[in-house]
Amino acid sequence: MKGLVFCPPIRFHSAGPNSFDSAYPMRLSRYFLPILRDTPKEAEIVSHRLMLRAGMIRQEASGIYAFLPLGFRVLQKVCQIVREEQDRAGAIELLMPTIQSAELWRESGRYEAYGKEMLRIKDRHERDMLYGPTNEEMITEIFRAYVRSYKDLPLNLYHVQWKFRDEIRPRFGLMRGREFLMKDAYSFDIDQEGARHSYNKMFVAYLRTFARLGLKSIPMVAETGPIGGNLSHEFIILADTGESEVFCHRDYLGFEVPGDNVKFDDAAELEAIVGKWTSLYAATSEKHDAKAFAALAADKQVSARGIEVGHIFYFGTKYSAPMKAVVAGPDGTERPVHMGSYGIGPSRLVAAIIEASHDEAGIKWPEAVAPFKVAILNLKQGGADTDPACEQLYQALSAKGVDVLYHDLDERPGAKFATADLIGLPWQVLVGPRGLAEGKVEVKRRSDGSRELMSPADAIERLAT
RNA sequence: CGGGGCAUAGCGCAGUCUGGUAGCGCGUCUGGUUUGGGACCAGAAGGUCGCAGGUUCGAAUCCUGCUGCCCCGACCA
Repeated sequence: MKGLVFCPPIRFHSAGPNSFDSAYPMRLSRYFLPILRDTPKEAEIVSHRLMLRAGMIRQEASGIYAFLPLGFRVLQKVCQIVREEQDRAGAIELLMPTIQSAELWRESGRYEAYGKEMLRIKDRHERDMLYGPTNEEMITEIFRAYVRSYKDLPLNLYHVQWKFRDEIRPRFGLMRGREFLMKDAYSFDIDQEGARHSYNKMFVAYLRTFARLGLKSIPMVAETGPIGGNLSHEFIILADTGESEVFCHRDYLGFEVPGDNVKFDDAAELEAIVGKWTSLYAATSEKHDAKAFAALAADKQVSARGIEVGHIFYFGTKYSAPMKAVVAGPDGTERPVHMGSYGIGPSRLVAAIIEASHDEAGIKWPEAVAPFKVAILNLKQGGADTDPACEQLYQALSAKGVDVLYHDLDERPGAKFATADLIGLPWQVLVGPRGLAEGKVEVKRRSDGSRELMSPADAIERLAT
């Protein structure tokens, strides 16, 4: 806010798994972190409350939010993980526009079908345009413009872009906004069998993505809604404050998530994984079968609340047929491609992660998405011993590539503790005169509140790994 | 879209019934004392009371219209 200390490295995704190793440290005195002490009255659910209080977001209109620096960092980290797992599964990133022409949607028949949820606008020439609620039509248009042969398949294209759905009633902050960020992927295959494999790739990628975000997700049989199709799963995470009622077999909670050695091109291997993850009962209230659920052993029945964080569909030729996205098969005859689409809402995920991980004092970020890994709290700003000790920690951790936020404001210790707990960085290093007198700092873990006294050198060692 | 509610300083609120030109707490700024769980003292800044009309000598307050936002329900990543 008061000028950049240095230019942080621009971080393109797809730079490989270590692309986040570059340090991006910050001193609070130079940062823009508008913490609120009181909860704005409009915020009802905990994630909304905490995001406003922690200075992560600001509402600009009903269901429309600006991401402030702290919130933006989390959003970027979520997107980064989403992208890495999409890339790993063989999807290819591109970027489509937010504004679309109504023409495309008339081709698929959805311009009329979509209803008032679609934000319709006119340009200066009175042409019908719309702010995209999804991109099946557009990706199909792109596909049909270039792809003619089965030899170019399978293909999975994805992008991460803002979407707009004019919800009847936006609520719960980012959880049900009208504008939201979405990763949507679209797969193209020559036949249903290929499409099934593509579907399974995304299924496994989703399991991995949510696990890396620190979430336990459970795939559940789902309604297909306006996207259409007949094969669909919602990925649900359990959280007390979740919007929907869900029912599942307890064993899902202990299932092992596929490792990063999964061979995505091995159809049989993926089919086995997906088979396992769909073998037990799991359904949202819309698809709930009370009898089937009751048949489970009592100690295996989990009835809980959940948040939908991802949704995958196979819908065959629903768009390719009317829009004439056809490819020639080995026999030379043309046929419409089989498609699927696969969505994840990163902006909703930010809220969902908070719903799943917080306490009375504030957020508890999983390390993978924390806006910073470490907070250094100088408990006596201006102290002859605390200032240099903090400075050294800050420099050393930065040099080792640790995202660190140095709380260097002239505030009382209590206020710093409250701020640190609120913004929920995984680690706090408490540097005060009391500890330094014995050559120690205190390392506190936010997730369980545990603390440990150690030398600054040990603290650096501990936090840099 | 139906039902309820709110709109006064950055945030949380009082004042509206009973009209007389705006107040409290937190935050912000200045100076000082403080410093291991949201410190204290002194001083200061900050508001066309959501907007537009109307009634009145006079409107945050009464009347009319509009807008925005929140909550409950049906829809959704």
